[in-house]
Amino acid sequence: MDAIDRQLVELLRVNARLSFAELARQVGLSAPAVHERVGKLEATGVLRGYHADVDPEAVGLGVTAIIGVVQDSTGDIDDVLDTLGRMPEIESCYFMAGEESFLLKARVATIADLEQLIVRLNRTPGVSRTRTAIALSTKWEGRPQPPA
Amino acid sequence: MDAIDRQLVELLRVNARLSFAELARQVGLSAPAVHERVGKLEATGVLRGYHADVDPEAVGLGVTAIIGVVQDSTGDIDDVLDTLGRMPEIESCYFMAGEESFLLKARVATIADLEQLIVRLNRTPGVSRTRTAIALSTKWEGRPQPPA
DNA sequence: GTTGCCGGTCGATTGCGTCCACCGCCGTAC
DNA sequence: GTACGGCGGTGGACGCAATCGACCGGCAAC
Repeated sequence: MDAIDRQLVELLRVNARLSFAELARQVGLSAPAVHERVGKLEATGVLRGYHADVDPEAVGLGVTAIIGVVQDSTGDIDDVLDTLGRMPEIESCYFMAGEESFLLKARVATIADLEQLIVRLNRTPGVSRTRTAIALSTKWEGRPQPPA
Repeated sequence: MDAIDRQLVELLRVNARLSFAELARQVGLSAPAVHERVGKLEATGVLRGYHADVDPEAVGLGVTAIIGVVQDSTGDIDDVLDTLGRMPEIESCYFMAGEESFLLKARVATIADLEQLIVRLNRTPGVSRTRTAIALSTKWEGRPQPPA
């Protein structure tokens, strides 16, 4: 991970569809050299993938909620995690310090869908209760700079 | 936005570096047709960009925190937002319903950096107080499936 | 000093990106 | 019913990119 690697990572974080030739021009190396470096960054897990940033509203997911999950004493953490992982509405999942073991970010189409999701969460074994906060708007998400 | 558009969006969400030729094969159209469709999806804001997914720990950001921000009555929301936007540690920012106006996801290198960030947040005009929760681990982030 | 390795360049081949001309379908006007 | 126009697609062509292999220079070990 030298300065050129950091530059490549930064360039790809901003625009993952840059060609190797373009990356090569930007960092001042040849295309095969860049190809090699990016390959190694992928192999070592620094670059985990490349994803299109999709406007959630455009695909019918207009409601964003942050949900804290409190465990009860009966369940195993991994079982709860497994169940959470099967709910595609849950976009992100963090294991937290504090009373709430998990913090989830969920996106659904409607408030009714959110209600259903919360009910399902509260019914899953090992979950004692949940606390939901609704996001009125997403100001920004993922670093490459705030919109204004 | 027909079925083929949805398919293209999904393919690019999973792997943003797929070539147009490959996309064309997957959806059963010619490459120029796919090129045209993707261009329109970008122009209409459905596809907002393409970003590499970088392992935060690999770039020295080992500490993740979720911070709720309570406003006081003196400040303008847009001023607070502007200040938050200038803090590069803040990866995501949601405007929330409830007592805490903003919910932030921040990544920093060390707990000491987190402390500094919290101090800076509490000092910014318009901010009454903050509440910070630390993520012990990120189970997953951004939909394309939980790791296990 | 010699050897081996790492990481780079260069050149060639294959395949992709992209522009253009053309075509078929469908809705509309008359 | 028929002629027309626009939209969205195909196919071909050309230049550039991806990627492989051969080679090369610098550095470290011995």
